[in-house]
Amino acid sequence: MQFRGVNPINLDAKGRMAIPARYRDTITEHCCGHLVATIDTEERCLLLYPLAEWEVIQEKIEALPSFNPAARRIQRLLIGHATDIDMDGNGRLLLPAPLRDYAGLNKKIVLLGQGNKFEIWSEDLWLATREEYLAEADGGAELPNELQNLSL
Amino acid sequence: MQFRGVNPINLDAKGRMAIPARYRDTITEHCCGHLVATIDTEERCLLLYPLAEWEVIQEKIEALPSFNPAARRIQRLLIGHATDIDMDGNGRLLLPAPLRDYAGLNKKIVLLGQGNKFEIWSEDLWLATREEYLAEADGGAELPNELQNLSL
DNA sequence: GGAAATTGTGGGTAAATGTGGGTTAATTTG
DNA sequence: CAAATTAACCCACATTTACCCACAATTTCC
Repeated sequence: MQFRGVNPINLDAKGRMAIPARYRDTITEHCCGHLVATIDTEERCLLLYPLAEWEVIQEKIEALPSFNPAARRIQRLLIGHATDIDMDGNGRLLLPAPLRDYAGLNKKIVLLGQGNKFEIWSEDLWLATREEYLAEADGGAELPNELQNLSL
Repeated sequence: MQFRGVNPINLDAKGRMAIPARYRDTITEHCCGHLVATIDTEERCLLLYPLAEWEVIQEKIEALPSFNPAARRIQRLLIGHATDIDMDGNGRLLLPAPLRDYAGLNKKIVLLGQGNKFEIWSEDLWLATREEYLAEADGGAELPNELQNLSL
C-alpha cells in the first residue's frame, strides 16, 4: 500500500465522504472495503487504515507495558477511538459523529495519503497547519539522523 | 536518468502541460509515462519524479519514526502532496489544482531538468529566484566541504 | 525555400465519478 | 412496546474527467 496525495472532499449532509475513485480498487482488493478510523494523538485529525493494516498496529499498541502511563494514554486514545467503517456501494464512508467532532470536520475536508494510511483533516485546519510546516526552517537540529542525509 | 535543461512551457486552460518531446521517450521507457508530482518544501515549486524513482524515496520517508514531529512534518508535506500523474496520448500532464495553487502556476511555467527529477516553477518566480541566486555572493563560508573542493 | 514530419494547442464527447436524496431496515429512547 | 431517530442501501441526476481527434505552429530535411 502506498497511499499518497491531497484530495479536497466535501462531506454531505449525512456526514458521508466519497473516497476518490483512484483509491477504491486498492482498498477493495486489500480489505474488501473494511477500514478503521481513529484519532491522531498529536494533531486534530483522523487516521484511516485498511483493516489489515490496523490490526498489526493494534497488536503493537496492546503489547506496550500496561503500567507505563504514556503507554496507557496511547492505548486509550488510539484503540479507544478506533471505529470500523465500511465503504458503501458508492464508495463512500460514513464518519461517526464523535470522530467528526474531534477533528472539527464540517463541509470541506481534506484526505491526505500517508503511505499505509490516510489522514482526514478539516480543510481550514490543514491549510493552517501546512503553512506552519512550511514556515518552519528545517533547522537540522531536531531532525533524526535518517532525515539529515536524505537526498531527494 | 539524467534530466537537464530549462524549458519554458505554457499551461492550457485545463491545467495541462506538454512535456518537451526530447524527454518523452526516456520517460515512456523508464516508467511507461507514470510520474509522481509533489511539492518542494523549501521553495514554492513542484518536484516531478518518474514513478520508480519516487517509490524508493517514499519508502525512506515512511520508515521515519511516527512520533517524531520533524518526521511527521516531512511525511505530511512530501507524501501528503505526492500525486500520481500519467502522460496522456499527446505527451501532456494534467497538474492537479492543489499543486498548481501551491506553486502559483498560471499560464507561463518553467520545467527544470534536475537529474533524477524535474522541477516545475511559475516563470515569474523562477526568474526572480534565479536573480537572487546570482546576486548572492558565494562567500565560501557556509559551503559544505564537498562544495569547497568541487572542481568544475 | 518549400514540403513533410513532428510537436504544441484547443476543444468535443462519452464514460466515470461525485452528489443528493428517498425508502427500508435497524437501533435507540421514552 | 411504540415512536423516533439513525444508519444502510439503492437509484437517479449533475458534474467532472479522461480520451480522442483535428488543427496550428514549429522544426527538419531535401
